[in-house]
Amino acid sequence: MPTHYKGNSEEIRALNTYIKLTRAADSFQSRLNSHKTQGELSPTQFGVLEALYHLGTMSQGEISAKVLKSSGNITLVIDNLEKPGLVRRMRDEHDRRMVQVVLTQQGRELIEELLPGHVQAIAEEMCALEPHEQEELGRLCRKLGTYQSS
Amino acid sequence: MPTHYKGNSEEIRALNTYIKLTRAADSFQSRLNSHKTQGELSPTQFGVLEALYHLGTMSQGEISAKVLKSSGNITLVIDNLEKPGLVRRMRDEHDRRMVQVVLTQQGRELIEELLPGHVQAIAEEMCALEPHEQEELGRLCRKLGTYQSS
DNA sequence: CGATAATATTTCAATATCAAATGTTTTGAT
DNA sequence: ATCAAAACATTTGATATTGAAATATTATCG
Repeated sequence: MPTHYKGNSEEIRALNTYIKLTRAADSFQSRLNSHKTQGELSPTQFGVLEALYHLGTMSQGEISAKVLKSSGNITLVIDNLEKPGLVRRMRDEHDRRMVQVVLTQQGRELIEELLPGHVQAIAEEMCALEPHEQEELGRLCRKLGTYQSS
Repeated sequence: MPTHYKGNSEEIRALNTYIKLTRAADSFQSRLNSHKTQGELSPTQFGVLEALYHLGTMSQGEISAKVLKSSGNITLVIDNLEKPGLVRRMRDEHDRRMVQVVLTQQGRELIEELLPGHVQAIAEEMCALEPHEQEELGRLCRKLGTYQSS
């Protein structure tokens, strides 16, 4: 389903690539969600818990940068993770502007319980591509994702 | 920034590809938004207007499928496009369950005004990749995006 | 013909999301 | 040392988003 836009060939190529990239990411995410491997957690909550699990205690600002969401959003997400006791807020001793967020034992157990199924679901959906295609897709995405224009 | 997950090599490859794909799509979208080429429109509103412009009048269900959002969401988005008179709802005569959404003259003029700058911004950000890389990324995304598992 | 199934939209509750404004705390320049 | 600027988190207000349940219409089939 290519674009109908009438522009020069460079624009048309870029637009078609953009559309396919967006649709691939969206549909992959939606297929992944249908596996129900994230328990009661929202995608962002899951991402935050996963980041804390793999990278250890972080400030909210670091979490924000890691999961690519606004700081205001992270405040709310941490609120909602704190309620059921999955994480705990701790004011930083050395720099009292910051709040360090630590994974509780409950949070750790939950993410350890969910992660294997989640990774397996990703692997299943990624079967659409051969191993070398996955590598190439990753390389191109990485190149595109880290580009700094202007 | 590879994963720290300890799984088999197939899982690790899939997970890394997934992370890169997601981050590329997210960061591309956020860079694109910073160009402010969508006027007052939210990304979804823009997408709906664009779809109506290129594909013509559609029912809400068709729009939902086209822009990959839930039907409940589309109801709200159409509400918000109808308020400033960019689209108009028309109950389908032959099947009164459906609502056809038509682009108004105002909506058409708005999207025609915004589209060139938007496409140009996409082309600029896509410069991170060589033409043949864009083609390859598009091919892989398409293959992944249309995959039916299970 | 009429009950039931299928389809389309809407409503609802909960969370997500951002940008802008606000309040603390820290840093850096003089 | 002081004070302006920067950095960080939170709040606020608006819209987006989803999934599930409710509603309305149409299609199917015994």
